[in-house]
Amino acid sequence: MADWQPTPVDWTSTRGRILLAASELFAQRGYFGTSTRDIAEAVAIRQPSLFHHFSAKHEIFRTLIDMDLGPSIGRVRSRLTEQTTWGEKLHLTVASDVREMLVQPFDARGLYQDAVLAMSEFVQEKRGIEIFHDLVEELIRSGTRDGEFVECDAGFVLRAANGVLFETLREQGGPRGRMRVQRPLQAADFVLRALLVEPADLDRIRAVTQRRLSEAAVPAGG
Amino acid sequence: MADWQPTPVDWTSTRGRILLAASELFAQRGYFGTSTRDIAEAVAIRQPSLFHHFSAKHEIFRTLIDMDLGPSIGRVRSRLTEQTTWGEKLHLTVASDVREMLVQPFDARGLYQDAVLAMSEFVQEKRGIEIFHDLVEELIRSGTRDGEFVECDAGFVLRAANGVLFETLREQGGPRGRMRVQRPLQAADFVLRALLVEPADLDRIRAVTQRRLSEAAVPAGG
DNA sequence: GTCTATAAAATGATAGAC
DNA sequence: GTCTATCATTTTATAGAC
Repeated sequence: MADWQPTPVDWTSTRGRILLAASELFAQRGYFGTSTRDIAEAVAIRQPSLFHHFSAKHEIFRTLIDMDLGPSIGRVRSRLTEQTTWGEKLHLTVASDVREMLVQPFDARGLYQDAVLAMSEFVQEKRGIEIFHDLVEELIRSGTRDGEFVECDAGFVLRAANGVLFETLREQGGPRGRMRVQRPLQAADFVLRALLVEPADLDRIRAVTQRRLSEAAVPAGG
Repeated sequence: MADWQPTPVDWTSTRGRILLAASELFAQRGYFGTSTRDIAEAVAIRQPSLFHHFSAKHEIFRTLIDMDLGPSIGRVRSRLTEQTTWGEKLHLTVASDVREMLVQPFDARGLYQDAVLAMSEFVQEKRGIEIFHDLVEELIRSGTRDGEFVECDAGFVLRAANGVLFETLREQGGPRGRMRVQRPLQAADFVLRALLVEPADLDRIRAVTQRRLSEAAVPAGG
């Protein structure tokens, strides 16, 4: 995990429909608040039939997290290799993370809950989140070192940026909500304004992000 | 609800110890992930004895939310009546919210989960949260109107600020974590830097907040 | 105010027919 | 690949003794 591209899912297959329905239920009622019967009902199969596609309830959850986290890590990694300013990297990272979460077919809002990730089944996923955090923290620290970002506690800023990202998603109501197209840029603007030594640079940075975002899908591999 | 000061709790009584233990378990494992047996065990009584103190599991949760939310609403209301700049009001609001959550004896991290609040038992609490949001949104909108804050979507900024607040608390590990004293100011700085038209004002604003925070408990009633 | 005993329902998962 | 039937466990909550 932590990097590889998950095998694409056929969202019309039973397996795909289970993932889709489960992600929505997890987002609405949480992992513990969603029973395997609820999921089965949403897919219109019987509860035991679920276990033909996933060996356990937690395997559904794991699959969803990995599908969301893998590409995210890939995107930051990709940003770190580019010849751009730190401000551009961070702005594009935040904006494309928000956008991906809004355009992907499943709902990722219920996935990053400490209470759930605390279970032993998810050590691997916790490690993946840690990797993602380390990469973004490195990005922030570099920006500060080179005088682009204000002096700050990178660990704290990482958390703050994460909070902005998730609340943005929460407010949107997930992929089902009518996507407000400006949200990815607004979220990135908020974080960058809080960090930039030269707030005047923001307009230029936003223009760069806007262009890159419109280049189809912002390929993760470069 | 929505405003009144909850009756003070004796944290050494059985009822108080139930609230304390439950808040920690809710924070660690979530509402649905915590059973009444878990709570009883932490308090060293038998599970049915809980129901002598609270008529249902959700009443424990309700009590905790109300204890946290009521004072929060009181504080913002109080800020709105003061003769200070909008920047000062917002900075102090964020900082004292973070600080209160870090110094109060119970752990509020597990309380504001959409998945839990979606239950019909908590309509009243959802309403309280709405009131709090409306007040903060009004504060932000006023700051923008008077040219102190940048042009923005107040609803979005409210969410972003909220995200910063909760991630700060999450990172701290709740009241049990060794409080990093600078966190309340860091969180408020982050939000204000993202909003201020004149970032240079931040130092002065921070000084004001610092003074008010050190005036004992920042009385909510004035 | 706490206990034991227990009800009543829901949960994740398995066995085996079709 | 889906079904019925069912198990073992855990859940919230109640009854009633002390």
